[in-house]
Amino acid sequence: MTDEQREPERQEEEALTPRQREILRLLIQEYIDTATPVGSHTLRAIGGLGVSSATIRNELAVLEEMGYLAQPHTSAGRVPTVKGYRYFVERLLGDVDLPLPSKRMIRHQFHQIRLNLDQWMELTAAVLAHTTRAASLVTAPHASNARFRHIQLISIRDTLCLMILVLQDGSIHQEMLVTTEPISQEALSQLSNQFNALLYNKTVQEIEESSHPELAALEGWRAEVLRHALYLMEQVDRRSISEIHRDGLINVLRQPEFDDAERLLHVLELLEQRHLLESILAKTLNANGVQIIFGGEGPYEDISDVSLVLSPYGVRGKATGVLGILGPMRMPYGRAISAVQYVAELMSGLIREIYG
Amino acid sequence: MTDEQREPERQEEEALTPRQREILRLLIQEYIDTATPVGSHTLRAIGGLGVSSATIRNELAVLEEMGYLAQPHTSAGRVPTVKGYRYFVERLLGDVDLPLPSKRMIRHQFHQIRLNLDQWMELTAAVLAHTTRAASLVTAPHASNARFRHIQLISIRDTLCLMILVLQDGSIHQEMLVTTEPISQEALSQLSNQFNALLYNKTVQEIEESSHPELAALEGWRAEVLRHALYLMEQVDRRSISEIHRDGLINVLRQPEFDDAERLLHVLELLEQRHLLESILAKTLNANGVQIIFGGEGPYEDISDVSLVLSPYGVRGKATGVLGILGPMRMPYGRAISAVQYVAELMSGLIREIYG
DNA sequence: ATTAGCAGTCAAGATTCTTGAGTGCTAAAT
DNA sequence: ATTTAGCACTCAAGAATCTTGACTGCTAAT
Repeated sequence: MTDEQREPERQEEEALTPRQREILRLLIQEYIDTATPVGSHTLRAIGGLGVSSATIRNELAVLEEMGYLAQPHTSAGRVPTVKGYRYFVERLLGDVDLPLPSKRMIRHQFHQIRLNLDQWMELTAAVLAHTTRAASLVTAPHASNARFRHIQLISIRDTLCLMILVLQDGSIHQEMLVTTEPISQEALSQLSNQFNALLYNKTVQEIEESSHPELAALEGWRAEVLRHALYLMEQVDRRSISEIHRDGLINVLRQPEFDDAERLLHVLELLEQRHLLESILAKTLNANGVQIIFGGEGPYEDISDVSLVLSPYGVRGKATGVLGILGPMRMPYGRAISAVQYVAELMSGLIREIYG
Repeated sequence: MTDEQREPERQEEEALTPRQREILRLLIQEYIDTATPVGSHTLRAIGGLGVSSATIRNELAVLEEMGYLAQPHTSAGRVPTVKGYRYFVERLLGDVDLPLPSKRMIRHQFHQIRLNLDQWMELTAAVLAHTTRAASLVTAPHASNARFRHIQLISIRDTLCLMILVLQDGSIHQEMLVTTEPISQEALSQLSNQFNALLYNKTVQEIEESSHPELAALEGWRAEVLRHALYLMEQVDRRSISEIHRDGLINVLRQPEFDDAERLLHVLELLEQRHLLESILAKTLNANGVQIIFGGEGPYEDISDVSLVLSPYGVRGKATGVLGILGPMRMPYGRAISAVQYVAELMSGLIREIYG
């Protein structure tokens, strides 16, 4: 879509030597652990690469030249750039899998809980936040095309009724309706039943196109109810992302890179703004597998210093959602990716069980 | 209840002279505006009290002696203590009323919106946060004794059904039920209807005591459904505070008193912990009118530097909730109190309209 | 009782010093 | 052609010191 993916063939850029890759790998790992710039000495002390610090220095200079590393200032060690992180994640990380005990613990928690969607979301957010020590984001499963499942009209007062609309993806929507004339509960129930019979499993479009005689014949408040229900369904269709559940914010904000109140607030603002977050999550919704978004580049300029590990979940076409984490760019990607992947699989399984 | 309210008659503590009260009032107002300790000079410059700074100094010393003021350090101006704030709010603030334009704006926003409980909560939170420039807290209206209104069982799959339970206070609760044998939608609908007829407007207790023959005769999955519904209602009864809606966190965290990442995180943690917040809000639920809670004293030791302005709303016995704000202790109390009061009245009106 | 005046205090900001981790470069060694 | 040891150089961060100015409390005069 964007031409970012395919820049004018910079393929020629010399590949890294095995030693350079190893140095890059060690450096990033160390930096992720310690949060301090890593120098040639430390690197020599850590690792199995049997060369002197001077050699490492030379290699570091090359890696910096190529844009994988940066120096905060002349007399400091090196720090990975976004390009460095990306290379690390894509080429150096290898296949990671969540440790078995963690998996077991997660599974266990999921089996404990009562079958309640909201509680699920919360649990998922909590589990993700806990296992990755980052902030988690989870959206509820959601069908791209709302299909009617059930409507219920409940009289609250003579001219006021509560409309409860259940869709195929299991989401429940409610709204109060005011009528000009008093309506009895019997009339409401009757209309509910009529709708339940006529609209079952239909999308907004299908309902509008079908122009069923019984529907066309509706008048007054009955027509009004139908209009409202359709309007609600349209609204649901429009929002590709439903409510976002979060957890573990503090995990991220405690990281040393945010010891400055300024930056801390910046991240916080980011998470409070639904807009930005929604648009990011929406992109992942149609992706395959785990996606990693690094802040600070291209379209994500304003979310510097953080990155997101996201994955879609659910059953394509039935009910899908996005879940993942947001953490400092200096993040244990291995664990993060495997955790997100695992939880996404689990959730997909549950969704399949229910809606499959 | 606690004996805090009635300490061993310290009434004898000399009352403040009018000048002292005026000085205290001016100082607190100035401090609220500027967030810097206020000295005798500034105080002289501001106010209509026609005395020299030296005199003011003497009075300040007295006020400090009595515990209304404190000095961050010897060569700084004075800052109000909690006792000072309390005196200010209770005795010096006078009757405050929200400016008419603000009232009109708020009313306007409330009339714009569609009749949807969740949206109401969000709007209320947003309005409060906006008019007070603090963080807002709003709980959904909630009856202290859950009364059954409507149940709906919807088949999801042969052995899985969705139970939707609507209570008299308008709250909707959902849960999935797994059955051992496959159940048809007809059977589910039939049971729903049966329950709707039998349980209407009853509390858990009433249902359990009535021991209606039709209910006692239920067996297998039907009994299971009833058990689940009652369990859900019990759970609702147990939680006196439903979900808490928040908004405007950033408003508070931007205040100069939180320019330190340490304190900032402390407040944030406070708001993330549901427990503490819930217990505080629950206390207000049964209070009359606006309550002000100052952090740092007695039971609120760990919430230093912030205070809350809270008010219950709703119809006693039918559906009640709590709304209010949390801000720095250095808060424009006049505006805050009047805004909370006004919004609480508005909400009560709406609730009355619906459930009255 | 109030006020002017003065000596004293102390946080906060500016300035300087010190330290040490880390670099780049060069020349010798492999 | 690499690699390595060694050395001079750099610079952020922390400690130490100085300066400033907004306060106070006290005393003596009004």
